[in-house]
Parts: sequence; C-alpha cells; structure tokens
Amino acid sequence: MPRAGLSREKVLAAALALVDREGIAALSMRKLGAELGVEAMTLYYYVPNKDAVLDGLIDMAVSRITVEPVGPWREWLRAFAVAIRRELLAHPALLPLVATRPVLAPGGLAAVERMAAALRAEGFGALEGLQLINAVATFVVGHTLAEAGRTPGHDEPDVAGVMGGLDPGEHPVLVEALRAGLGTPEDHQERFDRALDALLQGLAPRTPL
Amino acid sequence: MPRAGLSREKVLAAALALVDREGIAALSMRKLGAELGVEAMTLYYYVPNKDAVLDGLIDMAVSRITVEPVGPWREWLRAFAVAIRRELLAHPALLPLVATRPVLAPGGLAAVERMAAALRAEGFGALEGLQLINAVATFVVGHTLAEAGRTPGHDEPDVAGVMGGLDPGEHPVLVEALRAGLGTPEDHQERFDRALDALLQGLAPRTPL
DNA sequence: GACGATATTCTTACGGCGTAAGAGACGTCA
DNA sequence: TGACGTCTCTTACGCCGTAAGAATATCGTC
Repeated sequence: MPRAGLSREKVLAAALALVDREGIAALSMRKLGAELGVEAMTLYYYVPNKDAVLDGLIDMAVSRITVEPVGPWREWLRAFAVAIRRELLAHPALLPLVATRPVLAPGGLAAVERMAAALRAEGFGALEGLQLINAVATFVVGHTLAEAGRTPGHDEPDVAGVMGGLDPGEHPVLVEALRAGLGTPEDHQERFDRALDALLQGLAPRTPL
Repeated sequence: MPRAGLSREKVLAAALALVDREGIAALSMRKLGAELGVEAMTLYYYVPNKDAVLDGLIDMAVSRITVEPVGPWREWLRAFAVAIRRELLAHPALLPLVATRPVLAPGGLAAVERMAAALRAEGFGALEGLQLINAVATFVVGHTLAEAGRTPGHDEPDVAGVMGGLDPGEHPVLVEALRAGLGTPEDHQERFDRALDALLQGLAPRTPL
C-alpha cells in the first residue's frame, strides 16, 4: 500500500468537494476515503472523527466571510451580509450546518470584535452593536436557508409542482404573486435587499452622534 | 402478540415526544417502536418510511402557527412572528427541519393566502405583501435557529466556556457586551423585538394609502 | 363454535454507517 | 541491516432504514 500523501487539509478539501457534489447526506467516511483512494479507517489518522470533518467544513466556509469595518457602518454591514449570503450560496449543502452553529472559532470571534468596535465608535453601545451584528447575521442565514437550504437526507420537495397546481380561485393573491415573480432569483435578491435595508435603517444607535 | 392499538397519529405523537426528549438524532425506527411497545417494522404499517415521520412532525409544528389577519397589519404580522418563535422554541429539535422546508402543506398555504390578501387590502402589491411575509418568516427562523438550534448529531458546543475564557485585552467590546447580557434570554428577546420592529417599519407599502 | 378474510405484528436478512482494536507495510536514520 | 516512528489496512461490533414474507390476532359470517 503506497502512501497517499494525505493531510487534514486534503481530507477537508475532498470532503467539501464531495458535499458540494452530492450533499451532506452523501458524506460518509467510507465514501470520503474512496474519494482519496484510501480505506475509511485511514482518515482517522488525520481527523479524530466525522464530527471533526463537519466542523472543519464549517470553519472553512465561515473563515472566508470577512469584511473590513471601515467607512459608513451601514455600508460595511451591508457588505458583511452580502458576503455571508455569497459564501452560503456557494456551498448550499453546508447551510443547515452553519445555521445551527454559533461562531466560536478564533478567527470568527476576532472579526466580530473588530466590527463591534467599529460600531462602538459610531455611537452604539457594546451590547447594542453586537445585537445589530447578530440581527443581520441571523436574518441573512434565515433568508438564505429559505432560498437554498435543503434538509440533509430528505428528497427535494417539488415546489414548482405544488405552486403551479394552485387553484386561482382558492389562492388568488398567491397565484398573482407567483405570476409577478415570487420565488424567482430576482425575487429572492429583491426581498433580501429590501429587508436588509429595513434592518439597517431601523437599528440605528439609540443616541445617534 | 396482542395488538397495540396504534395509529399514524399515535406514532407521530410518540415521535415528537422522543425527539423533544432526546433530540432528532435519537429518532430511529427501532427506538420509536420500542417507545410504543412494538417492533420497528410494525411502524411501517402506519407510515411509509422514516421521512414521512419527519414530515409529519414538521406539519404538526407548522399547523399550530396560525394568526388571524385582522386589525392593523403591523400588529398581526408581529403576532405571526411571535407565534412562529413560540412554536419553534417549544420544539427546538425540530428547528433544523422546519428551517429547510418550504411551507407547502395545504393548511399553511391557506394561512399565507389569508395574510397576503389582508396585506393587499392595506395597499401592498401581491408580490410585495408576500415578500413581507417571507421576510418576517425567514428572519424569525434565522433568529430562533441562532437562539436555540442545535445540529442534529453534533455535541452541544460549549458556548459559555469559550465566551468565559475570552481575553478582555483581545476582545474588549465582546467582553463588555457579555457582561451587559449578550446571549442571555433577555438579550435574545430584546434583539428579536427590535429587529422585528425595524423590519415592520421599513417594509411598509411603497404607495401607502 | 368454526372458518375464512383481513388487519396487524413479527422474524429474518441485507447493505450501509461510525469507529475501536490491532496487525502490517512503508520510509528514514543509525 | 535493523529498529523505530509514520502511515495504512483488516476485521469486527453494534447501530441504522427497510424489503420480503411468515405468523398471529380480530372480525364477519355461517
């Protein structure tokens, strides 16, 4: 058995590729090993268990979301929201994982601290600023989840089929909204933008400068 | 083998109890059978497969979220948001499931249609009103997920431990916010209320009456 | 009560999962 | 060469969802 030249990083990269391709439910240690030309148990030399693989994937995604908090706070907070959404949409299979996991990695905490400090300089209280950051982050996650999230082991529900079969007599407003573009990518984008604006507008510091 | 007097409803009720008690990861057909004094395969007489059990649980939770859209729209939309949050917090183990599943059950669609019609009467366009409903719902789900969601098979991460061990020199604003109550139930509630207000304030119809 | 039909439950089995334990092969350096 | 640390494999256990079909319970009819 010649050596495969693996590493934790290569294992995680292969896992991400596998998950992007076939979804989280398809990620098993045996398949991941096969992907790397190795038996399942070999992976345990690089990774303590499967949970560590999942945690690694989440950290990879989260660590790519960074925004420099300079300039008007609304602008970089908006950029922060957009960055979260972009990263989550790039790896939708990770969405259910990221959504249920608080940001605890050192890098993530440092980024949060930087943003909170910037908000403080703009007249927000420490708690108030973090609430704003949290509100934006949770909104983005919720929105993106509804937009692209899939339950791991579940089949994709047939949204288009159900919606297309709606009785216009029974659901007139829904049918009209569907005709007007409800559920299209443009609809998601517009709803995201408008709600984000509302949040940023309504969550200004209580004692503005 | 005397008969157990089961039914789809009893199976779902037992599943909900098991999930509430031990989490989604603990839900297996064998355990669920044991819970009901029956072998695993017996359940397949009442339910086509495990996915149907999960879908049933979600429907149970979603169908309990109803609000009569009468009176000022901001008020009943707020009540809608509060109802979602209450139901999700009552069964946090279902959160990751509900979050990734669009509302397609007939009852859910009817409720959405009623709300959309009420918004239309208030000057919202059909699409605009549904975007508002969607924005509120996704925000609540995202918020509640961050507040109480747990990844199914994963261990609970030690939030308190990580946060308590923060270096005040390195993360001064975070530490101050923690001292001011970041992460407490009151903090979640306050953040929820403020962000919801901001959404409802900022998403008024474009052409108000 | 006996009997057949139907409704309900069980047993057995298969392939897949995460991973514990330990054996074996490789590469390097003395 | 031999020994040692690094890497990989084999085997095994107990879990999982569920397909197939045998066995039992209950009920309507005689």
